[in-house]
Amino acid sequence: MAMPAAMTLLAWNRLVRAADLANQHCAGALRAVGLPPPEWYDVLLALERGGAQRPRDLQAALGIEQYTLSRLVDRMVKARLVSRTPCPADARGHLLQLTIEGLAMRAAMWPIYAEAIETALGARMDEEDRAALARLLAPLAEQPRAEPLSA
Amino acid sequence: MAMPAAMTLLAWNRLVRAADLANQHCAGALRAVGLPPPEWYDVLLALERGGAQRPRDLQAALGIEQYTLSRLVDRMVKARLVSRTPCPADARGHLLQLTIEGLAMRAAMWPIYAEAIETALGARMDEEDRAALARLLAPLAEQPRAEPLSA
DNA sequence: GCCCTTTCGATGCATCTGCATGGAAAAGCC
DNA sequence: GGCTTTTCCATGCAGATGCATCGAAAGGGC
Repeated sequence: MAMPAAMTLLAWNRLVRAADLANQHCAGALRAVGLPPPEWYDVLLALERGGAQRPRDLQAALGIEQYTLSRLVDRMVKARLVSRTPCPADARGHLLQLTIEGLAMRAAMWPIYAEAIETALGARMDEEDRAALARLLAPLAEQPRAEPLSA
Repeated sequence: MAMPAAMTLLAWNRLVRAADLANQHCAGALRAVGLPPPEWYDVLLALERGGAQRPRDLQAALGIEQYTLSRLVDRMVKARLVSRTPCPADARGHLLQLTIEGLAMRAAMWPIYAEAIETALGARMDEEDRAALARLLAPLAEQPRAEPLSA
């Protein structure tokens, strides 16, 4: 396998660093006003958009580990933002349902989160560059397909 | 503050996801062959390039939290990859020095790490796009300057 | 010199994460 | 039906992280 070109390494370093800085900025903004971290937002949004759903589906949608979601949901249930209700179709699982408080929390988080994203990303590049960035990152943001078998 | 444009959100989502996937890929590749995680590599490389240095300087160079580095170094010292020696100029601190094993470890990690980067990034976009990506990410990969005071 | 403030680095504690595993229900097979 | 395999989700345990704080040394003013 070829070693990475210099430009690949530069892009790599910047990618990791940019994402990390931006993430920290957002997490910090939410924390600073006493709101839960971004991953809670993702769950709340997914449940609001997709309706009540099973952990397995939510996990796939969010792209996180099974045990990560399991415990994340634990905390959110404890915080009354999400409820677990029995799943009629499969007694192993259950449905995750947004509570009223969860709905309100999503709404409360959005302005803060949005402003943080705008500060970290939107305000630092023009529309053309944002579009170019989104386009370039598209292939990297997908799950890698399985390696095609070589003959 | 303006809410983010749709393109900002798309770029944001892809940025976070792309960095996360790529990171996982690299960490997994190293772990799969029994090597330490990428952040160890960063420390080893910084010490190799910059020579023995103090935690404070290393921390700034790596852009991580003070306590994160403190404990990371703890583990690496325990693994004999790094040694702490008294600092002649400042008795509060000490110098972090790469050991022979640390040097060897950096060399051992590089092929694996490099191949992972190549797979995750280099092989998925052409040279032109890599350059464009690096350019677009440049402003995001810098520490945000302090907000200029408004009049 | 002395005192006060700042910087350096480590650490107690609570929380979070990753890995491996567990138990229970469902699906497939005969 | 009965049996094995697979899927679903939780959890014990060890390790990592974040936050606040601490002790020690350095720096600054006098």
